[in-house]
Amino acid sequence: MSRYNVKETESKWQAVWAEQRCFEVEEDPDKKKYYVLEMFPYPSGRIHMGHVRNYSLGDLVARFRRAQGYNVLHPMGWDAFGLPAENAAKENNVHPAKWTHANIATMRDQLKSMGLSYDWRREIATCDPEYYQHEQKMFLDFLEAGLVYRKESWVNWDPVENTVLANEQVIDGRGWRSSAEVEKRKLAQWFLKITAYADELLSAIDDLDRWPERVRIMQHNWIGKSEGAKIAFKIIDRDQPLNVYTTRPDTIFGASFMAISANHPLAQELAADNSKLAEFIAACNRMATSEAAIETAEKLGFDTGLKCAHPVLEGETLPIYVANFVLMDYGTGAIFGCPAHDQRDLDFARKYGLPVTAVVCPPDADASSFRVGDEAFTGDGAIINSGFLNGLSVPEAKTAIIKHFEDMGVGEKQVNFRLRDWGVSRQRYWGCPIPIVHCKDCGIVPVPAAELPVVLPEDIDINVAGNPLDKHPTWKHVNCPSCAKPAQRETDTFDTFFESSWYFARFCAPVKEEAFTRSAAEYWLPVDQYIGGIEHAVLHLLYSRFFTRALKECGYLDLEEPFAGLQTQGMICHETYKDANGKWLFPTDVVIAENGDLTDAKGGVVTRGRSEKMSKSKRNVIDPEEIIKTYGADTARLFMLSDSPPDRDLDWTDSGIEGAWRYVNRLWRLVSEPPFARAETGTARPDNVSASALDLERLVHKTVAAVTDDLEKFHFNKAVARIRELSNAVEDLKGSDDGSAWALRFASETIAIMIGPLMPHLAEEMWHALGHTSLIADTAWPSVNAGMLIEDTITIAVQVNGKLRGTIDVAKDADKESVEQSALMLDNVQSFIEGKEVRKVIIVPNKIVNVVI
RNA sequence: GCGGGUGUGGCGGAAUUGGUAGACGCGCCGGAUUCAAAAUCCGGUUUCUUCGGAAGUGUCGGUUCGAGUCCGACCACCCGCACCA
Repeated sequence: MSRYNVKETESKWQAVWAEQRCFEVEEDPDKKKYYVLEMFPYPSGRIHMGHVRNYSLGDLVARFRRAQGYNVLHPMGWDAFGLPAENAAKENNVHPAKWTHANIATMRDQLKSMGLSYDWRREIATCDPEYYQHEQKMFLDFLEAGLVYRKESWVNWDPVENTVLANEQVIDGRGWRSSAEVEKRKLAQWFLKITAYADELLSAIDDLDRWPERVRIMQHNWIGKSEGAKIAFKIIDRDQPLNVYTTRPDTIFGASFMAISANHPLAQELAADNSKLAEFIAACNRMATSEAAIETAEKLGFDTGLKCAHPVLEGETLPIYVANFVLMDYGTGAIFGCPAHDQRDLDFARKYGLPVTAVVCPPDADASSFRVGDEAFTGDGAIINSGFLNGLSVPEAKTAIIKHFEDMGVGEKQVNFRLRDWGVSRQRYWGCPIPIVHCKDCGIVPVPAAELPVVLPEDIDINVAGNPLDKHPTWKHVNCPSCAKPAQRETDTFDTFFESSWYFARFCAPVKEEAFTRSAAEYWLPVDQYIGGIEHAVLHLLYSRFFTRALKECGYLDLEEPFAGLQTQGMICHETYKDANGKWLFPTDVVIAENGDLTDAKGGVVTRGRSEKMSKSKRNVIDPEEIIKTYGADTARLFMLSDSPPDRDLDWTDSGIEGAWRYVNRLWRLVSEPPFARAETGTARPDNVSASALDLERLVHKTVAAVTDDLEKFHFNKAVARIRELSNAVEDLKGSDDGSAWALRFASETIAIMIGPLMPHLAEEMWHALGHTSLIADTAWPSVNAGMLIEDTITIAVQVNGKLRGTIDVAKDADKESVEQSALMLDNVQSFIEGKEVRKVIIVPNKIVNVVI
């Protein structure tokens, strides 16, 4: 038996594709374009199964669309800046650049062994100055367009390492390396005005109809639009008013206190000569770092002694508290508290003995007796206890009171967003330098475009505390571009989301002189199909959407949305094991006894955990390279595509990969093994074909129609099932030489073409074995003869009272009388209706008969 | 707490507008081949059954000739956000 020789075959076809430059593309106005993009990887060292799944999905789409005649752009590159390189540098004493480039080399080879249809000429690495110089220019353009500003902002500061920590590096309020308690520090940082596009980014979500609903909702919530009012409260004996934001101005008559954030300027000011308040503020800031604390946190407040005048109740005053539940980041950092209609305000009021006055009466309650207990009433109802608002509904009262505030000149309608501006400064070495010079005399001076790129210095000491760029002996010392006096470079680098916010455009034309050629970008963009992990559902996708708009504003592009279609993929999971001490074990170290008992090598008790996302720490990782070496890329790809729909989690199993491998060999035997009564290459369809051959021919057309539809809809698991059905039918027929030779060839060739996007190497090998000298990669997707899809006879179900009692074969579109007759004649139907009256017979043409008794 | 998703055999999963539930695969069982094993091939595989059938898509109820699919009320698990005023 000829076993499929994976290694030789796969590398052979990879070489052919490369040599014939099958996947190198150019803009071609005469062809319909299709841009397929998988989220580019961070070069962490080696590819993992998540990559294999991602790129198998993308390659399938790319090859399928190519076969359909599209001009397909399918590029690959590296998201190469980032913290892991710096960590590796510290641990292994290797320069981040060297580490990154070595990883890229390894991973590129691994990807190439998968036989992916990339145009490798377009490969980019974001750590290359040829790449990042363009984003430095973009930043300067954004600055000029007013989309960039600088302001003081809080960062996580590790006092032991003397460095800024990313949020992910803060674990339970402590630095992940030093375990030191993290402090909040204020640093001047650069921000991109994403909030300027908040409304547009929100409303445009409606048009992203090829995005998963889930992602759209997440983006929607992240932007978090709310409508309310801004109201200025007069502070007694002070000139400056206290501005609050509220979505419930209708409850103003129920206000009983004011609360401001611990970081509110007023609180800071008062703390200057009130040590108890300062202490309280410090306690609030400590608590904010721990998420668990927030969940259970008690409402705490500190009475400042100041009071506000009630804006509509003459003579009433409202005490001002500093409260731990008011966020400086949202609204104005100050609120008025209406305890009856907000749960937090109610908790707070009960704790500090503040009045609780209901001003909205629930529809089913009595206005004179309604009182709020432990639960605030947040629904709609009639306004009460509110002077001129009484009797109005909540929405009516909102409109009325806002009008009133406007007339008084103390308030107005306001829209608020949860979305914050994007802070892009990172106090890191391994990132793109921010092209700014700080001059004592001139202030902030952009680096002139002619002097770009600002290149990272190579000779750094990665082990210094703090930012190595800042500690570099010479790099930051330059002359001011404006006045030529000694000045200093900005030593912060960009957030790495900066690079991934425009790489899709760079792929369209990665030329030296500019970020991308405008005509090329406008030909290829938007990306028709973007594929990647759900973990990027918010930030990366939102930043890219913003960036594209910002690029438009600066004249780079005429485009708003970068990704027309999006697919998110599920995680790769694998079984987990723990020993008696709760330590994770490698599955290979677990011994399974015949009775199913699990032990480790030393006979200790082992428990099987649930299937979890593959991760090094859980010791349940399978290395794709091993799998590809043993079974080949096609087998791995088939396994990834077979059973689970792409957006669901996929369980890795040994038997699953074995099953895929079996099918690869089965397909190979289909074309390689005699006896096979198959017609010669190029044989025309004979006029007379046998009945079984005609059935097979019909099945081929049916399968092509179904598979095409499945592939277009991302139902890859169903497409695989269809192809398997067809190949099973071919196997059933292949021994019988009854004039089906042509149909067998037709079916085999069609299978070879259809598996092209799924198992490209095997497809070429089959095609070749079938006597072709051309490539599947250049072969058009099969077309469907619609006439072949119409069946002459149809099997329809016969029910009695809705229960299946048999089936009948009738001619397509047979008249109702004859269908009813043959249905009623069924023995099994007869036995059920015998002696009973047939009340009704329901006939749905070509589908079902239901006899009602 | 708010928002979203998912519940179908031992497992992954299929089932056009309501119209033959369990496609395809994994696993398992039986058989063939083999000195033996691997590989391969053939057959079976929702459950119960008095072998006539009966029950069955998380639970309870409803609409319908007919419900996995539609409606109402719940339950469980998963994901996202979370003191957002």
